[in-house]
Amino acid sequence: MTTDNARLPTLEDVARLAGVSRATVSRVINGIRNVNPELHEVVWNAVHATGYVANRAARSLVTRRTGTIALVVSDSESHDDDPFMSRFFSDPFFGRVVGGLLSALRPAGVQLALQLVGADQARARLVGDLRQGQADGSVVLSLHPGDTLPQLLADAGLPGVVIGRPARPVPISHVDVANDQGAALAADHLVARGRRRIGMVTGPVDVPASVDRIAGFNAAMARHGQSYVPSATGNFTHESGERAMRELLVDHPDLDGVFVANDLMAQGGLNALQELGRRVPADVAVVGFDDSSAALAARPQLTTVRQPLEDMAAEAVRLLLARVDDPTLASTSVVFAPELVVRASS
Amino acid sequence: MTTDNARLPTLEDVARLAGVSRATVSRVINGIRNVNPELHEVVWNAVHATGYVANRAARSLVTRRTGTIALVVSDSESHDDDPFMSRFFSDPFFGRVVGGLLSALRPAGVQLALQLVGADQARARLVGDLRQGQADGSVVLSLHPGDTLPQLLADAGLPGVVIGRPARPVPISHVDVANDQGAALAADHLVARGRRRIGMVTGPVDVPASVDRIAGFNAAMARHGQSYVPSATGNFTHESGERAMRELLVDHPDLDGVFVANDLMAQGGLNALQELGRRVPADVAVVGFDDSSAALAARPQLTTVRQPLEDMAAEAVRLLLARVDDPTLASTSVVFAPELVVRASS
DNA sequence: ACGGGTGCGGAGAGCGCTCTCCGCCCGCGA
DNA sequence: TCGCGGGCGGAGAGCGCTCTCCGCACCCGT
Repeated sequence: MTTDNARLPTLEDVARLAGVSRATVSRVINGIRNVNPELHEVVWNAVHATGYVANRAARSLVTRRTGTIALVVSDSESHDDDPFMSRFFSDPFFGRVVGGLLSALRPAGVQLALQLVGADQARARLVGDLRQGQADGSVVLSLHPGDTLPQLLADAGLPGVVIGRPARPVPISHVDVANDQGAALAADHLVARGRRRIGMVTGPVDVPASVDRIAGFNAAMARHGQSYVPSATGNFTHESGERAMRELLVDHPDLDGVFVANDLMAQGGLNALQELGRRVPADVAVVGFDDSSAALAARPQLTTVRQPLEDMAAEAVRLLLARVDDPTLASTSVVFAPELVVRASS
Repeated sequence: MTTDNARLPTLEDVARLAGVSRATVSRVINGIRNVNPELHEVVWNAVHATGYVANRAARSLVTRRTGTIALVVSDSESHDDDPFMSRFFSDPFFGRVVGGLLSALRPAGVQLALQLVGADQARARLVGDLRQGQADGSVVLSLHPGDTLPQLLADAGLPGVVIGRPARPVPISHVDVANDQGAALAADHLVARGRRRIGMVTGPVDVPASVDRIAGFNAAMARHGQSYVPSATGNFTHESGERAMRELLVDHPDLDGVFVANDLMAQGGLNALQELGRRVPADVAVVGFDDSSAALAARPQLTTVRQPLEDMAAEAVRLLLARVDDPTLASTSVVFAPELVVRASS
């Protein structure tokens, strides 16, 4: 029933059928150099007749290219059975990045391989594997602040693009959104809505994206004359947002506006506000960040700062592929502009 | 700065340093056959001294194994810029499957490659690529009912496991949850809660998982003496759930219990119920399906039928790797038992 | 003491492709 | 007519690995 044992056609087979040499078939397939148009057609016919598909391994062996790039999800700890991982994968953030990468990779005919890496030991091994033909380059999604991976990649001279600004400056390309500007957008909006006692639910205080949002928000609020911004800290999950919002309102019951550093937490925060008897936006206006599916699922729907993750992922691919094509290219970074999306929560 | 141009160490280099032949180094590295313990150590020392990492392409070329399996997301249409795709990737469903696959793949040292496939033409090409060393096998996530991919894989004799029952029986392994039993669990629960006028928000009427849930629910309700179940159809998204729930309650204002075929739609349904002035669960009890993160994010938190997606994905990997190891293995299918998780919505 | 089995390391033939080098043929200029 | 350059196809050498085959050394039984 299966044709498993039937050896797959090789270049040799195609060449024999077409009555030419392997080299010529290879030239036709790869579009290298001019080949006599008649031969060209004869070869293509033979290719189709045999159902020939080039063997990736053989090709990679000589070209030293894999036609694959890796999406490396780098976390600080081992996550065998770590619930955090499944939480992260369920986060719309991950899905949007994957979608953006795939859509940009597809036209280039490049594969995407998923790599999870925890312990530092694994990080070193990963770099070894990467050099030795796992992938032509990697997109790094780093989940913890002091991650050594970007530096390791840079040191090894491997093409790589980090999504989000690395905690410490590293000579590696990255794409990011202007988190500080985004947070400022939220601040300006809340103030424009007439809110005067504004607080914030932050993300982890060591993650760059989170740090930038905090800084941007505080700076903007200072410009508006509110130098102290009450805040509570979450970890970007729904539950932590609910908890943090409750804390914040217990300590500062008079708040009439809250910026929450991502939509998932904002959604949780909405639940807390409702349980505390606050109407949104009448009593308290809420602004989230990301413009993820959670913003639309929430009630009221969230006003939020849109982060163009799909575009950022696509740009990461562009930078990466350019670097793969020309390894001498210097690392570049692209920072996207955030955008305020006004909905019912403010 | 980079060591790019420095040729990476090969087996030959290690062999020379260790004073043995390539074959011996290969044997040590792959743990094949006994090798004199002293030599064994000498070789490992040489491996570490050189920082040797085996070249994947070269190894694949001869072993005809890639150490990679593909996660194929198969949809009916081309999805360049298709918003549906990004919606799908954002769905916790996708994340949970990926997480489950990775956690099972990691101990086996196998890579995961992501493949999106739309048009039928692309499907044929994919099969060609797969045969020719893209991957050792594939896990198929099929998003549309009459998908030809499972059949194509079976015909080509390629190892593959489908997540979810294929619409038409195909000689290929699959893992699934007993959707009908799960729906029955929901029905029994609603009845046990004293609900007497029970409706359903279904998924698309052609998707197997959805069909099974409908059939299971209707059968169970019939056993409880309610032979007609009012229903409205959604497409598994949040918005469609909201819309369907509204339709359902407009047509049948007296319903006091609704089973919604997945959590995302149930969450949307909750919003609709609230806007219609129904209290949940006092006026209307709601039961979802999946036990995804949406169930916990919803207010009230959703009673739902748990689908052990991570375990299913892990089982898919197990079946697949077994099949890769022994291609003569017949296809097997595993159906998981669903579980009712009672929360506040019922 | 001798034949044969066993265990372990080396030699070398590929796996299927790309790409450099070479040689052929044709056309052009002198 | 002959020489020469350019364009196009073929030959063949690898890429780095695995694995079969072979030979050697050693141990057993008779």
